[in-house]
Amino acid sequence: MARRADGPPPARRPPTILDVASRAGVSKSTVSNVIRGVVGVSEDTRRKVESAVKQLRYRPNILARQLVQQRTNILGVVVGDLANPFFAEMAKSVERYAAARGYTAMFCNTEGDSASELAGIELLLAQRVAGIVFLAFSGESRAMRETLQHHVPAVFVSCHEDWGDVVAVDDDLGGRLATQHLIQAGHTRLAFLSIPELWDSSDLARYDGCVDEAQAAGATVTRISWSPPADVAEIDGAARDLRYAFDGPARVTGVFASNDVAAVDLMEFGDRVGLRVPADLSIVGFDDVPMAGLARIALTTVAQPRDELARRGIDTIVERIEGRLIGKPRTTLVGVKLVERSSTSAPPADGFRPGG
Amino acid sequence: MARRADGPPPARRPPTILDVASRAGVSKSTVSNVIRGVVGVSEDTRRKVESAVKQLRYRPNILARQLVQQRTNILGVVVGDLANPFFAEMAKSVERYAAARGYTAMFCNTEGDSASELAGIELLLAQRVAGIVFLAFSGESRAMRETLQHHVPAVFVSCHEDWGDVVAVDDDLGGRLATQHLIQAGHTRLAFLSIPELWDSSDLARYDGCVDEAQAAGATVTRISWSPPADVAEIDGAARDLRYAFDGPARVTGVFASNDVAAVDLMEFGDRVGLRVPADLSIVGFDDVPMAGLARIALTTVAQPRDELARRGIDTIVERIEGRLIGKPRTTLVGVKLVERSSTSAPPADGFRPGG
DNA sequence: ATGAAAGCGCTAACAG
DNA sequence: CTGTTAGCGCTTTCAT
Repeated sequence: MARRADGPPPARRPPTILDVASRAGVSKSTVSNVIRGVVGVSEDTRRKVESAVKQLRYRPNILARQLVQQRTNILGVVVGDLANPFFAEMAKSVERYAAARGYTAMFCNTEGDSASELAGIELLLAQRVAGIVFLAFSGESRAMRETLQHHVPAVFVSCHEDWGDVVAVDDDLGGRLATQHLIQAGHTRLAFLSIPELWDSSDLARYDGCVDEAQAAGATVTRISWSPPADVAEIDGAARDLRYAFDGPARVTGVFASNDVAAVDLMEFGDRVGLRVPADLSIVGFDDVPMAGLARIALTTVAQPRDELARRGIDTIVERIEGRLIGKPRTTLVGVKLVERSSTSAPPADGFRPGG
Repeated sequence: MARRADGPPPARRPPTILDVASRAGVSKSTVSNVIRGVVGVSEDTRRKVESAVKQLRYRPNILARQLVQQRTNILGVVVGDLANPFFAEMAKSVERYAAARGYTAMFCNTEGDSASELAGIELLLAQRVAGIVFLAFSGESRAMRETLQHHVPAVFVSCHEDWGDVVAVDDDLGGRLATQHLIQAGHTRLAFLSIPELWDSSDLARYDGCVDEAQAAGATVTRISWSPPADVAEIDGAARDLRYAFDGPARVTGVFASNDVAAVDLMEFGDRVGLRVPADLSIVGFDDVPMAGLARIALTTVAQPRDELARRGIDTIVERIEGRLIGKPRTTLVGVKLVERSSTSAPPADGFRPGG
């Protein structure tokens, strides 16, 4: 069927600003002004342009805009492990808040591997992201730090680095809360469990808080580094069967896991080897992922306000990008609280044999 | 007039191809040729250029390249819900395979809401993505379909649309497998459970498979649509307390949930209201998310080969983008299999009261 | 084998 | 208030 002679062009290629300009009978700058909403365009021309835009179904070419402005509206987001519910939830929130501020999130999953972290950041930088949100940072590369510092603003959410803005919980306090809970329940032989792939500065702070609190109460803290679902782990620096930590008269009866995934994995380990939780072993996690609230898991854990972290993180980096925040890195701390469920109780009576 | 006609680079802003050219004493075309690895550059000049690149730490400006080439190397990925472990795992795999093919993934979380799905796709299109991978698609907008069809290739992974390439499992078969399992265990009053926010064409196929199989065996299928953790649900079209379905002489004893998240939520519901799984109620899920394998969950489910889906999905769209695959949409089906765990058993004896 | 030149579509001074 | 003009940094013919 024939079209009207003066109808929209057959639209082989998308219309450019020039098409709109000639259609509206103005110059392309005027079209640009209308599109960007700058003040000082007569109501009359504005209408003409808008009508032309509509008729041609014109949409500005972001690529061209980005090239001339020398920056994108893309935010790079470095995620430790998307399969970890904590990161998945954070990623969701971050994307939502970024969108609300007019930015698009581009994720980059590092799997805790600092080589792919580096590669991912290179990619982000190559895409000319306006800023980078670290949801996890191994912090291994000094060269990267220098590169980043000169290129784009960075915000560390739920992790810590001294050369960028930080939005996080008080991890040390979280560690203390978890430890206090275990101690108050009567435990004296504790362990701190972490997963090497996810280890970062936050874990360290949680560990420190745990140790401080334990020492103040005369309790011991065994350090366990474990990659589930392996049978072996590094226990106080030595590779051993993980069961070793929970066996014998000096066995640990209370574990503070530096994140819920580790905690749930340990629970699973207990289920498999016949360690009852909490009868034989009390476990406290960190993060409060949705799964922790399931009746069958019922993990006592330290809750991070994920949504608030994401919102403040985005607020911070957007302010930094748009120049409203200048000067030294800013640290924003948000609250943590202990959520008591059923993975913790008093330790078994002395001499009691696990699984008995 | 050239911006920096000659002299050393002012070093404030990143070096351009012109800086490299003058440093190496060649033209910018030559630099471009070296960078893109085109054949027919003398070994000598190549070395000179490469050395200049290294000295200046030059890195091509992707934005400029994209502008002239009229396309990016960004792949848009539409995700139903990142907080759903199935999508999180898929997102991870998709990102990895995309990176392996030289593409960067840009995710867009829809929360099952077709308005934000539309908004997300607009954003993706505005970023001039080279293609879109749908990990979920509500498929509500006809206008969108037309827009997309003319703009970028699309591949539907683990979901179905007839106007783009599809890489998915045989959902109908999956539904049959789950249903057969329940029937063989002795169940005759079944239910199909889905979550309205996640409902899509895959769910429909799973439902059809379930109904077909049930009818062949003379079993009934109650249809339940539930938004956890609500107390009410839509049961065979009527809003009722969810417990209603599992109560009385005609109660359902076996549920096929169209995804594991729904299955686990139902399990949780059962735990809260005193319905024992599998004694009172057998549950089969779909997806086989990592959580399903936990001893405390032990969900019998239909496993999707996530990694294979992701790999083939990326393969397909990359071939489409790069012009090696042309013509009508292609459908690739990959296998499913039932994973038996402990959420299913024979139904309770007739007259047996749930929770008794 | 290399260089010159013409844009890609847009923004941002600066004139008028 | 609107138009003119000069690029953003790169790829890509087309000459040489």
